[in-house]
Amino acid sequence: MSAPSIRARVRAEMTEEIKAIARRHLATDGANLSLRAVARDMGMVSSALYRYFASRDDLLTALIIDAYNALGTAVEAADAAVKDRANLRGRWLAISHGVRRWALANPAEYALIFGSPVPGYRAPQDTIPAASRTPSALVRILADGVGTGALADAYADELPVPVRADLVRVRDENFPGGPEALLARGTIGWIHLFGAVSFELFGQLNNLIDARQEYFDHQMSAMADLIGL
Amino acid sequence: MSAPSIRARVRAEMTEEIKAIARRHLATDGANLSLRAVARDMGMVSSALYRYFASRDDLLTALIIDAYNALGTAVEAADAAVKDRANLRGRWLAISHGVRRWALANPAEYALIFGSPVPGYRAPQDTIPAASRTPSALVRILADGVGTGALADAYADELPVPVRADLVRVRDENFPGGPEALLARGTIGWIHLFGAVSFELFGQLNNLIDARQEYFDHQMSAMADLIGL
DNA sequence: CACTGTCAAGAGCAGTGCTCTCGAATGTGT
DNA sequence: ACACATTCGAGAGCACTGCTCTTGACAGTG
Repeated sequence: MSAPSIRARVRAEMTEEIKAIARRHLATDGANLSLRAVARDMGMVSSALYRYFASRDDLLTALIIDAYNALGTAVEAADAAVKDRANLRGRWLAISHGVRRWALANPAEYALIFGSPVPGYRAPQDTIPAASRTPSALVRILADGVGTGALADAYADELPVPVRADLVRVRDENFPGGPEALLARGTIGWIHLFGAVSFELFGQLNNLIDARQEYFDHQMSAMADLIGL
Repeated sequence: MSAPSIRARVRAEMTEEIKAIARRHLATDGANLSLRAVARDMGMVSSALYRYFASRDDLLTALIIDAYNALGTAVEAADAAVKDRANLRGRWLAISHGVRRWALANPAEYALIFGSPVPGYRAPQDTIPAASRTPSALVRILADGVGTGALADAYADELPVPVRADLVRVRDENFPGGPEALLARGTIGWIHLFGAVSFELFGQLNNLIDARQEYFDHQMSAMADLIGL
């Protein structure tokens, strides 16, 4: 058991190689991934793929989890690169640009997780931990700001009762002791971040904005102001 | 020519019926629309459909244009329903909720135009006029505010040079005489509007926010504050 | 009446996801 | 070391897809 049996190892390698090839196909052909084409590139027959993934959806799920994790890693690295941990605004901008940079470098994988959901596909619960890495990084900024008292101005917003109820629940799970009003501002920034990246990536900015990076930075600065960073 | 020849009329009716059935399939099966299934529902054979649409992409393009127009109509109706034309904030909220309402009622069509782009598909220029109806309605709010001087506070923002250049171009085409800084705030609201709707519709709010409408209204109010409405 | 353009149907091609069966290779327990 | 069990890849096959091409029937016009 210590050596996970040669078979298990070669199986893991095969699984990784299938995902790698599938990712390549994803980048060129978009979301309509062809199992047969992947199998062809692997030099085997399509039915053999089913030894590794029970269905095409299973392969997609694996790719989705990998994508969430890759994004999460990029985000955490961008955050960690800001030396002055008290520079909350700098960390927010670093994470924002980190998300955008990853999305531009991996547009197909971004579309996979933030684009329109695949029709029959139902995302399993397995994706949740990987998916929550990015929001967690953002919450950490807020939490640090609460710790130092730097964000105290944002505590007093009035919130509609049902919104407050939702945020209290979210707060208790992810941000114990944090003020809901601050969390409300944070989620607005969070949504705008991905809204802006999606808008750019999905072509909604075509023929409108050319200075993409500067425009993005401008938006994220406005969100930083709104949050109070 | 006055009577467009019975043939042309029945052809137009057929085209509309095909689109209607395709829309129905879109709602249940998502974006991977099957020509054969549509043909089956029409009681004819798949090849016959090619008399009306040169390809599946052509059918999708027609549906996309229809969707943009349907959204545009909904938005314009929502705006027009606000009697007090000087109530800019009310018009902004009316349009926002109009977009969300239309999206929730027609999720597949919304995904078609604002979701991840279909891989091989390249949107033709024909979609542009229909697509710009919603942004135009938003710009009209700003223009009305400029006319009455109600938005003068938002004129003085500093903008990065390339962003200002882009916005000057957009301004000259759609908003003659409007201040770029105001346009900058408006686009932020515009992007956030669709970012919020996409987030909700594409399932990113699952297990997080239950009070969807109140939460949406809260966001749009925050954007109204940001724009200065 | 004849001609021309339009239409639906059918066969067929290359591709898809997926299932099942069948040898062969590999691992494990005795 | 032998026998059993498991795993694997290949192949055939099913039902489906978008799309093309040909064929025969029909309608509108000169």
